[in-house]
Amino acid sequence: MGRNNMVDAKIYSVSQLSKLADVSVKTLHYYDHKGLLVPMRQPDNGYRTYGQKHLVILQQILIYRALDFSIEDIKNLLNAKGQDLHQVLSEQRVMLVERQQSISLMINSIEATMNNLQAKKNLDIFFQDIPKDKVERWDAMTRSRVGEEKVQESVQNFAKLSEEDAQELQEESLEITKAFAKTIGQPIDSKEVQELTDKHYKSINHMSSLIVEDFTGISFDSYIQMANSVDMSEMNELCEHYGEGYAEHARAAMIYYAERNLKGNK
Amino acid sequence: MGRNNMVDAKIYSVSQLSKLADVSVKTLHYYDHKGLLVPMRQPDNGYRTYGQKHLVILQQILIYRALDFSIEDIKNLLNAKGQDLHQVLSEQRVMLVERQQSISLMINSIEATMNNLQAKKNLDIFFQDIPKDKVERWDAMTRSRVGEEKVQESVQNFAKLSEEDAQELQEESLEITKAFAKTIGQPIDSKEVQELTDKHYKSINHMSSLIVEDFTGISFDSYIQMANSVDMSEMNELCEHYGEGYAEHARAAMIYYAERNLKGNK
DNA sequence: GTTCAACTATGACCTAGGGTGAGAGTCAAC
DNA sequence: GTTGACTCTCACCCTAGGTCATAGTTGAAC
Repeated sequence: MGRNNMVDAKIYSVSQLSKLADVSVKTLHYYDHKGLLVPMRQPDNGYRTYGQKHLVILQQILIYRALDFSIEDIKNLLNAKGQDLHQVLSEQRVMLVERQQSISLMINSIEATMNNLQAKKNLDIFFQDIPKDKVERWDAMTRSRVGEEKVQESVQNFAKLSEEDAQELQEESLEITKAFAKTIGQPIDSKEVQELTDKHYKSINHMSSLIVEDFTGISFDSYIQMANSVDMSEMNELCEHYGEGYAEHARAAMIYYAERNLKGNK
Repeated sequence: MGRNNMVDAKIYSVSQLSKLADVSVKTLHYYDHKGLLVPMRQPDNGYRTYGQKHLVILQQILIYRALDFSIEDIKNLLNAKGQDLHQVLSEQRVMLVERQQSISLMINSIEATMNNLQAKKNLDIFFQDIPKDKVERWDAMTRSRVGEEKVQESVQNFAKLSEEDAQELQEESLEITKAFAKTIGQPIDSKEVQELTDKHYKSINHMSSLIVEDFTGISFDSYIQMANSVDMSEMNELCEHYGEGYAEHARAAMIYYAERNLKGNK
């Protein structure tokens, strides 16, 4: 072992104080350098020597440092008394409250970003079998037609889906869509078309129930609206990917279905 | 005026981009230096040249910077995709939440310190005409007798007083105390003594009403307890400052008063 | 052509709170 | 006398840039 321990005398060397207060030696040097905690010196070798008084000041410094005061501020605080101290603390409090608010904003912003990311992933899963350029055109057109706010709302909802759910829904939907594409040309009141439309209706309900809490079912009006939007310009292009005339066929089948089965819903 | 404006070409000089994105020129130099946003260079003079692509990246950088990411982290983020990005954002969110919690602790700590400060000021006002050494002895003894927790509780209450209130209360109390000191030796059931005791009771009620919300009045039991504590060792010494035998005289007068006027209170 | 204002570049040094390492001196124990 | 623990000072490194100095370039006005 090294040095004398100086058991009784309440005098500390740099390393002793360092261990006692859990501060690095370099930090003590630094505080000395900055005039924040200037120790005595041994005349013979120039070693730093701290007394009980220094320990108390150091504790104070550490408290202020934990409160995020700068070295310069701490120096003033240690000299300040009464009125002054109250003033400084009050200002510091205001600063901290402001920081807290700005961090709140950051957290909100990060959460929004994460939501967007998740929604984008889910959308990618949804449209995985449609060429990217078509999806991008559809995306741009939709954004400009319904406005960013509405899009953001949908995005937030879409982000609620887990990737597994998204995958499952996509498969379900793709299956129905492909089967439906084969019925293009058949009369919309045929048993096969209406059965597929029923599957489609139930599939959309399933998806909605995963997104909206306390979902009770898609109403007549909503389904009619969806039917019409299928044949609108940007959606139309996506649908036609599965077959010529898909959009119009689907619109007609959906409206027929709604008139027969959803009248009076909600 | 300075340079060519290059109206059509979507190419920016350092200062143009600087103004456009509200970033200092030096920051752009720095981002170049750090490899975060490396512009093209004009071959003839070595001037930095930014394109539309750089502007987009810069916006990204600024968003991340606002979210308190470090330059190194931002560099990784700009390269990261999907899973990675989600991971990093999530970690950053955790960091921010932790920071927020630690700031909460700091704010609590500052508020406690400010309270202590205010309480100390009020106590100084209260005991302004009593020698400091006596007050200090009383303080130390009380702390060791009733324990730090109880003392802290009282301190928190005391801090609720404004300095003006404290000053007013001190004057009121001092007046009564001095008048009361003159009655030492008189019978405790004399009219003068009991009138002063009544004033004292009302004064204490006044003070309590300033500290405790919905204060309804000091009960018989409380007042008896106060009377007895006046004659206890550490309080005794403070009282004797105003005259020999003060404590015992006050105790007796208070108990007599309570028996006569406060029986059945609360 | 000259001069001026505006712009550009690089480099050096500064911040707070130290970290890390070099090189040298000091102390006590074996 | 060697070892290990400790000390000192000096000097360079980090972040995210800010500030200042010096010098080169450009375009416009005179």
